[in-house]
Amino acid sequence: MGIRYVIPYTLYLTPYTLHPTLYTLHLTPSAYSTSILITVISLQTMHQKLRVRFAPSPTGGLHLGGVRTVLFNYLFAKKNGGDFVVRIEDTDQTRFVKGAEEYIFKTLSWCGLEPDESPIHGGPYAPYRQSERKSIYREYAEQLVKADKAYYAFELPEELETMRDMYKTPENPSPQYDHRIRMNMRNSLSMTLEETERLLEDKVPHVIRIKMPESETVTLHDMIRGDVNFNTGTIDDKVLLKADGMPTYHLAVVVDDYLMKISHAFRGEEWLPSVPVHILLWRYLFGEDNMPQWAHLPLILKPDGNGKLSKRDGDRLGFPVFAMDWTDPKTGETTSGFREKGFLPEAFINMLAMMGWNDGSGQEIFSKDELIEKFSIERVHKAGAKFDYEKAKWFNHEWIKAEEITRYQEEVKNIFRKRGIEINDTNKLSKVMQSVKDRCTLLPDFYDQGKFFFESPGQWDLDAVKPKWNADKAAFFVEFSEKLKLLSEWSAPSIEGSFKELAAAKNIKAGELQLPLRIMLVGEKKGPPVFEIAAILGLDETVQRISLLLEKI
RNA sequence: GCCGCGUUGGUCAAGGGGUUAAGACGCAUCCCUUUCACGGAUGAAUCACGGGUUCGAUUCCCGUACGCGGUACCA
Repeated sequence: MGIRYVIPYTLYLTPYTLHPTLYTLHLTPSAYSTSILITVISLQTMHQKLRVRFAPSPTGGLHLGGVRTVLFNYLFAKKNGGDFVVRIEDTDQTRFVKGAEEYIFKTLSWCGLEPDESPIHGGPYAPYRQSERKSIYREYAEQLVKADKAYYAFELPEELETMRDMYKTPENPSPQYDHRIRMNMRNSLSMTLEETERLLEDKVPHVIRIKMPESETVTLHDMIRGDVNFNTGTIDDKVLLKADGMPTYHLAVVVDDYLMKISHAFRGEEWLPSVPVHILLWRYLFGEDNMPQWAHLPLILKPDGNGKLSKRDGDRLGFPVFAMDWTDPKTGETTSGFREKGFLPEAFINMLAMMGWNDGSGQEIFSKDELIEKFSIERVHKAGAKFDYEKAKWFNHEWIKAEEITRYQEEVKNIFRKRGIEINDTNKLSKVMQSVKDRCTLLPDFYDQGKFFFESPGQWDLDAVKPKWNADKAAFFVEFSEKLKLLSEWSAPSIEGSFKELAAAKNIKAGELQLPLRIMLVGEKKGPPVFEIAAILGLDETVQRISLLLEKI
């Protein structure tokens, strides 16, 4: 009994974890044989380290979905004491974008998701750029040809176009290069051996395509989706090696995942349809038993309508989609990022983690360490999630409130500087930030909320004061200014005490005087408690602002 | 068209044969505060539809619809 339940579990997890005790908890006391089985598996595979990889292609900025994929890889690796490797999949040289790779690594740093191995971090499986590994792929492709699992194909791209036009029907709008038509094409399957060899010797451009079985069921055991079945007959003979000698993604992932000893492979759901190609490649080349455990992550969808979130949506709806600002080197066009918008990386990854994952407890605010501790791939959702910018901002607000201000004080200082206010008094900045942080959702809000502490308000909301203004009140403030100068201790409570005392003596409601004071100090109806503001402003500035408004009203 | 995945409030979602179907964001109202926030309270879902299975389905099975992804010498 126990065995039936525990075996699938061990297949998933035990080989890669060093905590066998976790699993013995699931055993019934009578399941002694099962316990032995687990021990055996653990011992056999304990030396295998869990390894995951993120494999971006350097074609532009990293968007939400990409960072989320990184995050889940990273969390899973760190939780299980594994390695997180970043491999650059730059096999399409026509799409190479200068600066994109550097941008990717900067983004990971900002997010605090530092790789253990990568082209810039180094590692035992270097090189980590596929363009630099070009020479190793061909032999695997050739090996497949020899085993009759792949073949040479000599069509030029234009000829493929012609083929598609030729076979196109209303029922089949996009004909594939597959088992049904491959014998009608120019390839080593349809031609004689001599013909093929001659073409090869003449260096006629060619690709190598996988020979998909006519009808075979391939099953993927996805960690998120469970078993997914495919019929190989519905899939085309994908190109494995391109005419320029570079592998396509299909060949490259499989070869590199094997060579780099990747144990778990997570990627976006858009890859699901090509899974059978990858499984077959594993079976033919390295054995399906050695294949990593797969998990296909749900997509991040655009907030309105449906479909995958794209950077266009951000431009259209007014929110960032990339992690950091990205300037396209060709067009010079800049796409805004979460960092520059004023997001804290803690909030950014927290928000991303909650898109598709939760721990079931209802908790939503997680630090990176907590995420590492609690993350599990089995609790990742199957369905895509629409991105909600309002919720994203809420996360940032929560993090601003929760974090020590020193954590982001430099950023805030820079924001002030960029807008023309140089702050030298760090102590004052700390006080200001402390008192306005509850009102700040994005980092630049500190400027809007705290500007008046550093320069006199340029204009005053006189309309808020005038209707109830009179000579008694004016006299009150004149006297109040004098009283302030005699205060032995300059603090919010003592200022407030003095204020209320005088109001009582003059028989004016203190409440009616507070709004005018606020307008004097702030200029408008906003900000922290007035006496706190006065305390931070200091005696001279407070008195000065009072008299300035007294003249204007 | 074909293949695959998905479908719980506007959004993120928990739950998973018997529940008043959690919680969060946003929204609305109220309380607190003679500012703006924070905080607190309250309100809003026939669990896509149709068939089964069952004493009982939001939960299991099968269809349908809808959405998405793929269908490239792109990843």
